[in-house]
Amino acid sequence: MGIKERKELEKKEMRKLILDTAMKLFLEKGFENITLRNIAEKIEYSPATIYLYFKDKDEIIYTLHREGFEELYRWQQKILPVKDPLERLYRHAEMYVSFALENPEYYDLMFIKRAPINRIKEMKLKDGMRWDIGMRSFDFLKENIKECMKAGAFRNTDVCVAAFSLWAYVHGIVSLIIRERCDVFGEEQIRCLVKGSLDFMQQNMIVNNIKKEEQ
Amino acid sequence: MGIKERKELEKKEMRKLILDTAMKLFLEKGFENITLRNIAEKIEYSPATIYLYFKDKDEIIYTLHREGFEELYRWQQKILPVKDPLERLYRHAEMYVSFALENPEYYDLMFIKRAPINRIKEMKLKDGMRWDIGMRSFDFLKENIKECMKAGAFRNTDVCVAAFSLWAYVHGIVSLIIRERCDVFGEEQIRCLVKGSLDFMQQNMIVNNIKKEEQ
Amino acid sequence: MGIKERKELEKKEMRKLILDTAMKLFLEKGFENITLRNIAEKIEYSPATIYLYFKDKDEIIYTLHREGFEELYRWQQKILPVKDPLERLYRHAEMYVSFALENPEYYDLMFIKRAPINRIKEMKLKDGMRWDIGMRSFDFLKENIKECMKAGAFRNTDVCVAAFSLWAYVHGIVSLIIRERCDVFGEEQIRCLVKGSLDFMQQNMIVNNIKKEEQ
Amino acid sequence: MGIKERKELEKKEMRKLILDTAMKLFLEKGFENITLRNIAEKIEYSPATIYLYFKDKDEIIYTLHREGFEELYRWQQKILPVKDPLERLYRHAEMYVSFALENPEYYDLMFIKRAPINRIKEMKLKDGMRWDIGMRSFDFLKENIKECMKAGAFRNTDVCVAAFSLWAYVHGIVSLIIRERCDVFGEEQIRCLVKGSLDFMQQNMIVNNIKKEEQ
DNA sequence: CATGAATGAGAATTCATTCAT
DNA sequence: TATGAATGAATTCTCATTCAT
Repeated sequence: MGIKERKELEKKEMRKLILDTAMKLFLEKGFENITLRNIAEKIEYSPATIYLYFKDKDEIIYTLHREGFEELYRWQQKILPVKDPLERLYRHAEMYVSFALENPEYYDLMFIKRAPINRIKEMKLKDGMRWDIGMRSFDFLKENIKECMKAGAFRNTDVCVAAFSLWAYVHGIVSLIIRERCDVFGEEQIRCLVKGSLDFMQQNMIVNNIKKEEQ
Repeated sequence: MGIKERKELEKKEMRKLILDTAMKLFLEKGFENITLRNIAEKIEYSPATIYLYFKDKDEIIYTLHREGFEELYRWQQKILPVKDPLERLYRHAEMYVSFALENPEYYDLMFIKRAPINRIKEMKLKDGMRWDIGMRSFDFLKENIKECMKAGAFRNTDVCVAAFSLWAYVHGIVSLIIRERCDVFGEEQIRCLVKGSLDFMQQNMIVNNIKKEEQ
Repeated sequence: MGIKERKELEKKEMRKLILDTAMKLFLEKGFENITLRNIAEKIEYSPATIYLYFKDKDEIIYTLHREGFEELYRWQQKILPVKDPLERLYRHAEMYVSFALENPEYYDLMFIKRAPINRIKEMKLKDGMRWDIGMRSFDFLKENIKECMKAGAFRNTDVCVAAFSLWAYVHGIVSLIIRERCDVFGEEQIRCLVKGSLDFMQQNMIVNNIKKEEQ
Repeated sequence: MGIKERKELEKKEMRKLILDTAMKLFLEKGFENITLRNIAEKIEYSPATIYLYFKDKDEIIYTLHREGFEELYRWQQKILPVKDPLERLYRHAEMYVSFALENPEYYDLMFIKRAPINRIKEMKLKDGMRWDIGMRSFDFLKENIKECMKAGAFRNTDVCVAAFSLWAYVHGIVSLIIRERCDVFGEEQIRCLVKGSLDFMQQNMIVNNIKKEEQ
C-alpha cells in the first residue's frame, strides 16, 4: 500500500498548495477579485486541474474557513501558560485582535464574509458540524471566563453573556478596522485606539469587575 | 404646476421603489449577489429603465449608503430628550442595536459591506464628505460621552477611545448577528445575549465606571 | 394661409437647428460618438422631439450629406471669377482642399464615411438622385477641364479621366489627413506637404501639361 | 513533440479563422457594424471562445491592421526586379492600386478606417512602433523616388512632397472606389478611369517630369 | 407640438464549470 | 492525473426608437 499512501500524500500536498495559493491571493487582492483562473495560473496548473482536488470554488472557500478556525485555535493555545485567569483573559483578547489583524482575510472569511451558501446547504445534515469548530473556540473562551469567575470576577453575569460580550467587543474592534470603517483615523491613531480599547476593557470589564465584588 | 409636481413625485416614488427593491434583494441574497437585472425583474421593468433614475449601479448603492446614515442620525435624535447623560448613553447603545437589527440591510451596507469603490473614487474631491455623514453620528456619540465625563464617568479615558470602544462593542454585537455568526444560539437566546450584553455594558462600562471615581 | 406658412417656416428652422447642432457635435466629438440624445440635450429638446422633424437618425445624416454638397457647390462658385481656366483649375484644387480641411466632418460624411445604408436602400428608386448632387460638382470640375483643354491642356486625355485624376489627387491629400494617416508628420509639415503637393500638381498636371503641347 | 506542434498549429489556424471571418464580415457589413458576436456566430463558436485567442476586440483589429501592412510590404517587394526607377515607380503605383482593390477590407483598415483608439493608447510606449510598419512602406516609396531623382526626375521637388503626392494620388483613386463614391460610373468605367489615371500620372508626374529637365 | 417614460436589442466582457482526450 | 478548448449564463451598460399623454 506504499503507493496508495504516497498518492494520498501527494493529493494532500496538492490541496494544500491550492489552498495556500488561494489564501495568498485573497490576501493580496481581496476576496471578490480572485478567480479560479488566478489561482490556477499562480500554481501553474490548468483551472480544470483544481476540480480534481476540489468539487467547486465553494469547497475551497469552505476549507479555508475551517483552516482559519484551526489556526485560531492554535493561537488560543498559546495563552494557556498564563496562569492568572484575569491576566489570561486580557491576553486572550489581545491575541484575538492580533490574529485578526495579522490574518485579515482569514478573519474576514471566518467572521465577516457571508458564508458560501451552496456549500452550507449541502452540508445541512452535518449542520451542527458547521459550527463545531467555531464553538470549540467559543467554549475555550467560556472556560477562561469560568476560571475568572472562580477568581471572583463576573459574579453576577451569565457566563454565556460574558463570553459573548467580550467576543463582540474584540470582534467589533477588528471588524471595523478590517472593513475599513476606521480609515479616516489614520494608521497611527488606529493603533492607539486598539491599544486604548483593550486597556479600557481590561480596566472596566475585567479588573474593575473583580474589585467591585471584593469590597 | 400641479402636473409638474405630480411628475416629480412620481419620479421620486420610482427612485424609492428601486431603492427599496434593491434593499430587499440585498437582504435576501446578500450584497454581492445582486445585479441590476434582479432589481429590474423584481419591479417588472427593463434593466434600461433603471438607468433613467440612477447613473449606474454604484449610484444606487451610494444612495442607499447615505440614506442609511441619514436614518441612523434620525434615530440618534430620539434619545436627546433623555437628560441624564449616563442613562442617555445606555439608550444610545440600545437604540443603535435596534437600528441595526431592524434595518440589517442598511446596517450591513453602512458598516460591514466593503465600500463601493468606484463611486468613492469619483467622489474624490468630496472625499471628506464621504465620511462626514458617518462622522456626524460618531461626533454625536462623543458629545454624549463628554457629558458623561462631566458627570464623572470615563475620567481617565480619552474621549475618542471611549467612543470607539463603545461603538466597537455594539457593532460587534450586531455584526455577529447580522452576518449570521450567532445562528447556532437560536433566535430566543440571541435576544437574551443582546439584552445581557447591553446590561453588562451598562454596569461595567458606564455605571461602575462612575462609582469608582466617586469613592 | 399666413399661419400655415409660419408653421412651415418654424418647422424648417427647427430642422435647421437640429442639423446645425448635429454637425457641431460631430465636429467636436467625431461621428461615431454622437447619439441622438446628445443632440437633443444640446438643443434642449427631448430626443422624441427630433423624431417629429426627422424620420430617424439616418435621415439626419443623409440630410447633412446633401447639405455638404450644397455647401461645396457654393464654394465652387467662388472660383468662377478667375478667368484663366488653368489658373482657375489650380484655385479649384486649392479651394477643395480648404473646404475639406475646414469642414472635415462634412467632408468625411460626403466622401469618406460609409453611407447610411438603410436610408440609401429606401431611396433606391431615386437612386440616380442620390448622386445628382455629387455629380453637379463633378460636372463643374469637368467644365473647368474642358476649358483648359480649349486652352491647350490635357489634349490627349479623356476629360473624365482628367477630372477623376484631379479629384482623386486632392481627395487623397485631404482624406489621408482627415483620417489621421499623416499625424506622424506633425501639423507644420502637413501644411508644407499640402502646399507642396498642390504646387507639384500645378507644375506637372496643369501647367507643364500645356507647355508640352505648345512646343 | 508532434502533439505540441499540432496543437500550436491548430491554435494558429483558429486565430486565422477568426481573423479571416472578421475580415469577411468587415467587408460585408462595414467596419463599425461588426461585433464579436457576429464573428462568433459566423464561425459557430461562442463569443467567449474568441477571448481564448484574442485579448479583446481591439486586438483582432490591431492584428489585422499589422497583417495588412506586412502584406503590402510583401507586394512592394515584387517590384524590386524592375530596374528602371521610373518604370518601377509606375509599377509601384499600379501595384498599390491592385493591392487596395484586391484587399479592400485590409486597405480600408490600414488607410481609411478611424484607428482603434484604445489599443493604440495602450501601446503608447511603442507608439513610434505604431507607424514604423507604415513608414517602412512609405520609405520604400521614397527610395524609389530618390532613384528617380538620380535619373533626373523630380529635380525641383522635395522628396517627401513627391512621395506624399504620389501616395495621395493613388490613395485618392482607391479610396473613392472602396468607399463607393464611384459607383455611379459602373464597374467597367471605373476600370477605365483607374487605368486612365495611372497613365495620366505616368505621363505627367513621372515621364514628362524628366523630359522637362532634360531640355 | 412636445415629451417623459419605457424598452428591446444588443454591445463587450468575465467566469465557473465541463468534457474529450 | 492533467489539461486545452469550449461555453452558457451572467454582468454592466448604451442607444435608437416608440408611444401614451
